[in-house]
Amino acid sequence: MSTSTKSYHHGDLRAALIAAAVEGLEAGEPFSLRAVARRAGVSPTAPYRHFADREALDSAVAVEGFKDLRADLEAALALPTKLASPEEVIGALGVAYVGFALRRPAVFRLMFGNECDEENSERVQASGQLHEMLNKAIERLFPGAPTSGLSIALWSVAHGLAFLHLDGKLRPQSDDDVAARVKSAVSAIFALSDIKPAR
Amino acid sequence: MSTSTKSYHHGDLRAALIAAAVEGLEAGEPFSLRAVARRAGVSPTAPYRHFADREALDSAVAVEGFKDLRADLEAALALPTKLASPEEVIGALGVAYVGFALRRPAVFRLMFGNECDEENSERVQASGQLHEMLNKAIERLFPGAPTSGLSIALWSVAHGLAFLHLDGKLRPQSDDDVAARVKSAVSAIFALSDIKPAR
DNA sequence: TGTACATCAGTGAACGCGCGTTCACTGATGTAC
DNA sequence: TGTACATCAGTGAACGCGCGTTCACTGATGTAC
Repeated sequence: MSTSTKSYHHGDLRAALIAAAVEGLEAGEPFSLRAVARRAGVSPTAPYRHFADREALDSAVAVEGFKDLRADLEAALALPTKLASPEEVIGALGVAYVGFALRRPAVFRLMFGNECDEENSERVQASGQLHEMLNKAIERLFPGAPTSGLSIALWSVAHGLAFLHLDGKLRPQSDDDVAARVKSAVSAIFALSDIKPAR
Repeated sequence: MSTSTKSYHHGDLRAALIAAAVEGLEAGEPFSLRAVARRAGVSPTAPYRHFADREALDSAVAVEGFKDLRADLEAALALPTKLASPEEVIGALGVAYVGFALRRPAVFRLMFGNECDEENSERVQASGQLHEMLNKAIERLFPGAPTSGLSIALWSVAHGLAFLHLDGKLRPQSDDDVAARVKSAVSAIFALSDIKPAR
């Protein structure tokens, strides 16, 4: 993933550090400034030229992750174009969301499992953009209906499924099983108000 | 929280350590063997008399947390007794679940945000019992219906709401607002299949 | 086009920190006679 | 009831580790003349 010409002055060390951080996370290594620098082939203090401190690098990686996740979700939305029911669209979104989490667990954890440093506006903004994107998608599926509660609820389903799987609180599964599970959760929810309650 | 008589030999250091760990977590301190021992007023190596290693203490704390969470949920189930609709019952469960997470964030994170060590059977079992309890509750609410997908879906909603709030991915809220939000998410889901979809 | 110099990206040694864990130990407890 | 002794819970010094961050530095780059 060496993107730039290998001149002495690195070229784009900032980007290279973020890339190295992502690589490291995906390789299951613990996240630290020093480890990232090591992986980027650079001295432990070089990152300080580009990031104020460890937290700043951490945030930059999270922002990158949010960008990727949004791209995945946009792609899932783009696929079925016309003849998909809301349930199918939401199912596809959910599968994409959980898929991202399972494919890149450490990045996902870094993006979320983390008391958010409200200070870093870029990071807050990135998660805000994700939220907005979801809102828009739900609004498009249910025009005219009040959707703010709904979109939070559906985001939560996907988010909860992602973390429950990630943390092994649901039986471990093959990837296809997970997709099936997500779809089944979505359809259970869509069917909810048709079920006859007890008594 | 010193439970036992303060004889020299501690009496029940094991329990005291778990209690100290919970206290420390709730005070926002980072979790470490040494910190827990310090808080319990005991040498850094004393815990090794009762726990094989750091991981074992960690798991014991998680097990304790699962017990507490289950108790909270049982209490929420017990309250409305008869004349509550499924939506109300599920809303109450959700509020209890998210409330636990927000009241004791660090414990909640320790219980969940964590690749589960499959080895520790006590811990796996504790989360399994939680899952089962939720299954039973949903089955009772919707007898005869196929509920396995539904109970996962509803657990996910609560779990996702909990973490999204915990991680500041939804606007910060007063406690009451959170309860309202949980209820609104639940009712949005209950209303889902009544909404007319686009096109 | 060639030299002088300011800039600035990356270096490497060093710091102090808290951590998990080991080890040989000490001293209170409780049991056998 | 009293003594001898094994057990075992807690001690405290010590280890090696990786971490984040500082500091004075070096050497490549690019600009001014």
